[in-house]
Amino acid sequence: MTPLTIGALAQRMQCPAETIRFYEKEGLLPPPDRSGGNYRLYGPTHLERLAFIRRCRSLDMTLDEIRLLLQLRDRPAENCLEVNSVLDDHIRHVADRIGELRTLQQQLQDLRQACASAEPQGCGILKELARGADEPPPRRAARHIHGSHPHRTRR
Amino acid sequence: MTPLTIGALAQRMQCPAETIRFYEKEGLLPPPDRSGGNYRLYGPTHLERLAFIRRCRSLDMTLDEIRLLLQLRDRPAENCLEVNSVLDDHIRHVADRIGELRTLQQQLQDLRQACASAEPQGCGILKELARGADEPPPRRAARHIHGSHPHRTRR
DNA sequence: GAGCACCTTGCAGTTACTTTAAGGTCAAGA
DNA sequence: TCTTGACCTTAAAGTAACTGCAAGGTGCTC
Repeated sequence: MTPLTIGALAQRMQCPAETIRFYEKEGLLPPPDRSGGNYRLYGPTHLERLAFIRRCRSLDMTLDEIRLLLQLRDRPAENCLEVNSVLDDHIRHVADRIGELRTLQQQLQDLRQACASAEPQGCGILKELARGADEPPPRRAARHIHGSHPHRTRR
Repeated sequence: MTPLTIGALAQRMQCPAETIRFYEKEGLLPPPDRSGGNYRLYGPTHLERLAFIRRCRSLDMTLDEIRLLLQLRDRPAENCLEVNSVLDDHIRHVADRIGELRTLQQQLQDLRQACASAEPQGCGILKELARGADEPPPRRAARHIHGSHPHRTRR
């Protein structure tokens, strides 16, 4: 159980080192001890906390939700009811988003029907997309769950 | 068909004026004529183009995808095959994302079972989330479709 | 001419990171 | 011993698609 440098922890957790530093800056991970050469040195406590965070992130929780769970976890009197409420909220968000995406899927498939391949007088899809200049498309409801695309980074 | 100011167009399209300026800056809408007092003045061409963009956005396409469709639309030789390919890609992204969210939903519901309400020796959910410090959670596949939460703005 | 709604520009903030730049540390090889 | 290379450090900027704000100009009514 010799302490790990950030790279070793990163490799072990399959999590970029930059992300670990980022969590520290965000206050999700406490600042670890430093080596003589000012390297971060992590012990099992950090490892477990990082695992918790990554598990929550893999469940698509926001950092705010995770922060809240960590606070509840750090409190001596652990409050199950609050934990349950965070999780129930999140489950609802995911269910809502699935419903929205299913509606969207249907719309896209309908739209796809508008053009078989090479139409004689202009693409039916483009025509369909241009319709409704007078009736604007319905605004999607304000929600806690975002769209369909990830943050892309420059190649 | 008297030209519209940005506010009038915004109201008609149910789209914030700031967003219209943003689309112009992004090159999705061409710069409109200006009034004597330097106000933007929009005609039916702009209205229709904005409708196209908003329709695509309501289908959760990225601005890059929309940019591409607009280019195809602006070309005299409209290429249905390319349009179809953009749309097919997007449909795939949405289907993928739905699949992921369903898996996620199942995991969250399983997790929720771990704590009924007030557990005697510590919340079962927190314990479950802390598991797997040695086996890191599976990285979600790199994808074109992002997570569950929208960009939140300050209250 | 005062008030008010609307317009202008530019820039900072949002999420959860990722990338870059410019430099310091450490272990191994020549 | 020196140097090469992998690894570490920080701070700052970039990502998507906007939203919000500040400081000021315009246009219309009372």
